[in-house]
Amino acid sequence: MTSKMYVEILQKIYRIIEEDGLSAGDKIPSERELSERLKAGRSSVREALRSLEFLGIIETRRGEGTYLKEFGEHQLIDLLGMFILQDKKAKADLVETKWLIEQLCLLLACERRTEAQLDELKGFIQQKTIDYETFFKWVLKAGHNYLLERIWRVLNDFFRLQHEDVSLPLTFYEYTWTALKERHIANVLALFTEYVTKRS
Amino acid sequence: MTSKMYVEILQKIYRIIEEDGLSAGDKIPSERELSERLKAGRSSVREALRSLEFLGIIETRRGEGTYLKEFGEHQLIDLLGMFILQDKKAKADLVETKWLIEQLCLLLACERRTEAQLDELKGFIQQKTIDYETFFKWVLKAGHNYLLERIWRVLNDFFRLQHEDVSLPLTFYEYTWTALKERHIANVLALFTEYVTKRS
DNA sequence: AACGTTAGGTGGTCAGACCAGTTTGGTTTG
DNA sequence: CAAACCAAACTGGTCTGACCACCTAACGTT
Repeated sequence: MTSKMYVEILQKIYRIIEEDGLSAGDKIPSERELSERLKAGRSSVREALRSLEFLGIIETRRGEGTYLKEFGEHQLIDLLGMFILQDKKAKADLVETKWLIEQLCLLLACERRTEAQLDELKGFIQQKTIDYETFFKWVLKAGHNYLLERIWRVLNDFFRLQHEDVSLPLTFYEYTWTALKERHIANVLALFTEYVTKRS
Repeated sequence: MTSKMYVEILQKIYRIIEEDGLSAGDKIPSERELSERLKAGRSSVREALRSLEFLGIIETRRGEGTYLKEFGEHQLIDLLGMFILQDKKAKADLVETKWLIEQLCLLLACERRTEAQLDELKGFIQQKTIDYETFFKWVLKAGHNYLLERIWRVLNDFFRLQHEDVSLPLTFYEYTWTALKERHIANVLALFTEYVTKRS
């Protein structure tokens, strides 16, 4: 053995996934079976699986088995967040970055929102069930950029660890809704600056 | 034990690194010692270490020990790419997101660049050693947002897996330099759109 | 048919053993 | 004395076998 076993095992596991035609949600062979098929000790197999689990590529359920996860649920960004945000410098930048990303998402949403989505948002506002997170989840969906959505979620999770919940007056959502309807980007951003950025 | 041992071990290892004041290049305690200090089996410790190695946070050298690595050489990307490259939606999002983040960074750099930094950039341009990555590393530094810098690096690593190197005419850097000097945000973004976004 | 019970499978953890490298310090040798 | 040598004591890498906790499904009883 010159190279690392667990790296080879990773490749072999990948091949098995391909050959068996497994896709997201499917169950992959048990640790003991992989151990046999790959002619490796169970501990080596586990070391490989642990890396995959850590990255969110697989999910292990005690007593049940090991399953492939959707790309969408990759914790890639979360993990990076975990290790990146340990940095004190990074924490200081968290708020700013979150705002910047949020403005980016507002921009996308303003371009891409559909009439149906606007109606949905109006519903939230009229029922007064709207809050900052609900609003931005809508924005992210309307923006149609999944990667950006993931990044925002991480930032938001970390933000909540350090800050109180953001509470904005209903008028912010109403005005912004109008600006989104008119596709008036400048107004959308101005409202964000007025209600969010400046208030801190 | 309700939660996963190796996650706890990861946290404890991180604490040890902090308490012992270890930084990049330093040696961390041996697996057997960690096993004792953390009151866990060696295999559990190894599973945790494997995840860290997979992410490129540590480096293990047989016979020598385990060392802390700089964050940045993550072969994480290569291995992960193997599993992700198929997802076309993610691929599309990646390009867009990278551009968006880059525009964000340009915006920050335009606001915050110092005269000294401008001189440095001019040097790169005059020596013709400038390329897309060099340019954006400068932009990120000038933007003074560490978190955004990290996010961009990750996106860029993924991007390079799937695309050719971006090569832009020298004029782009020259014009952008001027716009940055004048703090003319609109021009900076217009140049980016003209030379980068539209070319694809 | 509905309800327990049980046996087998699965991941989670551990201890101990051995292999394969590196480092270290003491011994031998020139 | 210095250089070369070598063995012991590390280090990570791997395997085995043994438990535990948990889930599922099949089996039986009511």
